[in-house]
Amino acid sequence: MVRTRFAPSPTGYLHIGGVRTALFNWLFARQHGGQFILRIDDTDEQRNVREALQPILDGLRWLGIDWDEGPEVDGPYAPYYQSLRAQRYEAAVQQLIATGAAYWDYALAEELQLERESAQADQRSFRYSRKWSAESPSDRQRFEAQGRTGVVRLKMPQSGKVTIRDQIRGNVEFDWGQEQDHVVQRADGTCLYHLATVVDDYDFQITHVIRAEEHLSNTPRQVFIAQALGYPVPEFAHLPFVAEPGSKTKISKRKLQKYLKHHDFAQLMQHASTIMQRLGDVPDAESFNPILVGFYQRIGFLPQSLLNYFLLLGWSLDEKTEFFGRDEMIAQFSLGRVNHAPASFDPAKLMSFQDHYMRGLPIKQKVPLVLAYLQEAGWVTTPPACDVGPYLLQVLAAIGDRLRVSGDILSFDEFFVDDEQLAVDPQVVAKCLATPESRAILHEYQATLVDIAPFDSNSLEQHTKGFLAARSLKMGQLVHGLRVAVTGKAIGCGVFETLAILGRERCLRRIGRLLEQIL
RNA sequence: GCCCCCUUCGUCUAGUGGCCCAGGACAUCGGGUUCUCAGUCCGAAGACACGGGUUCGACUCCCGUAGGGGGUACCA
Repeated sequence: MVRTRFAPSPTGYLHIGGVRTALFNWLFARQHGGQFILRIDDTDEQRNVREALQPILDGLRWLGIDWDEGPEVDGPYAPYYQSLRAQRYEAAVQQLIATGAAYWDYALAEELQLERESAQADQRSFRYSRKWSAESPSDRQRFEAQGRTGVVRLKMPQSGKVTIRDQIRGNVEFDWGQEQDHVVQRADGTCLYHLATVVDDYDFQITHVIRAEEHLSNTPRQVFIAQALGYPVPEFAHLPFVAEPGSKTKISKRKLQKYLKHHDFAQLMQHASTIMQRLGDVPDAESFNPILVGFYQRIGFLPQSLLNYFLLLGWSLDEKTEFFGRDEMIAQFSLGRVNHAPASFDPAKLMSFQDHYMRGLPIKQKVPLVLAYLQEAGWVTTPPACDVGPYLLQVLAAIGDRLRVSGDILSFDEFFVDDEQLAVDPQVVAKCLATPESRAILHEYQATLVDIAPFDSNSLEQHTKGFLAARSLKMGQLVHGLRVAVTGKAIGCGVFETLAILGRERCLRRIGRLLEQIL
């Protein structure tokens, strides 16, 4: 039975590197009919775990990455929080000491520092001399009488080699002699990550440890701990990093400001800010950023777009397949085809997946997505009136591919605000209705709108063509002024569709109002 | 310093010795189409880090160099 896990720290954010790791673990488990476990690495107890965990759980759920065991679902090995498992770690430390795989150590920080510096000076790798290690209880008493406090260190082998079998990188060899006697238990009695992770992976029966490459160098000590404790060593797979845009450095949530200088990043951010402004929401600069999943959720990305993009960040099936639905991903994924080199995050490419999936989404399914934004903006009541559904269907049909994320609906205010409240761009008016002729054409055209029946896109187009032909005018001489009159903007949906949706009364009022203003 | 990992178009990648004067996608740039925009169609430009081997033949194998990244914590 395959069991994989994702072990986030409750930081309050789910960032894209983490999601990619979670996704690969999840895919691997699902593909093998196994289980995917969520474990919370909350050894840093300062923060409010519950609160900081919620965005992470929400993000994973939104993406459809479901877990079989972990927070909110529990499971046979609960609790799944490291902070609640201290006793298990303590027992493991005792076992390590009992079998001679670890020892109490009383070195002072400055004593260690001296050894480290002298190693540096000799250009050899540092290894602790074990000079202050306690062999017996009486040694411990002696050191403690000197006022020293003890930690527990691993008694690592000093020679020989260890081979880590990695499903992505093959065999990786390390010299035991290079390894440190790492601390596994602090002076205050708490345990360190390497010990905790090994114990947890064993207790939770994890078979495949799929994690980021940064842990590869740490694997020997974890193998040592597992073996010393008599645990089977799991399979490992170390994923390449998700790197910064335009760089190979591991992406970090601490450098948000720096990424905003990246062109495509800035553009996405701009797009998102526009939506947030229309919602009247001022997002927190720290948490509203394209490296965090919540960002995409907030502005109306489709989970499928993110999933597909992350899948291809370090993995590919072949030379041409790009689009994978959930089931296809699960069926096709393989650790063997994971890339070895870091993959840098490209917001523009992510956006192109979003375009693709949004374009493919049936209009009916877009209705509830955009409705949520319209209600939040206060343009549609909650609950919506019964004619809103059909109306939105019409509007969305007219908008077509112009809707890239659900929040973009807010840039089509012309369909939702009252005639008096419609914002009209004066620059566009100045440009499109600059000449008396252009105003005269619009005025004349307005009068003809009264007779058109039915007032639909087709009739409007036919009528307009006739109107223009009779006067030897071209389409361009009318439409731009017409569009700004009814929408307030220079760009938008097809003008006849727009007129039809708005209906005769609103069109006449808006055109009349604008002509009054500028004449 | 020491150890480990990595290196194909700007980006994600295909490529497991001849099918590759390197294929696809995104982005870019031209052009067609449309009432604007979005879209769509057609086209262009663009890469094997470098140096040595091995071989009839190397992007592919070996060695080295350079560059990038990670680890080396009483962080995770």
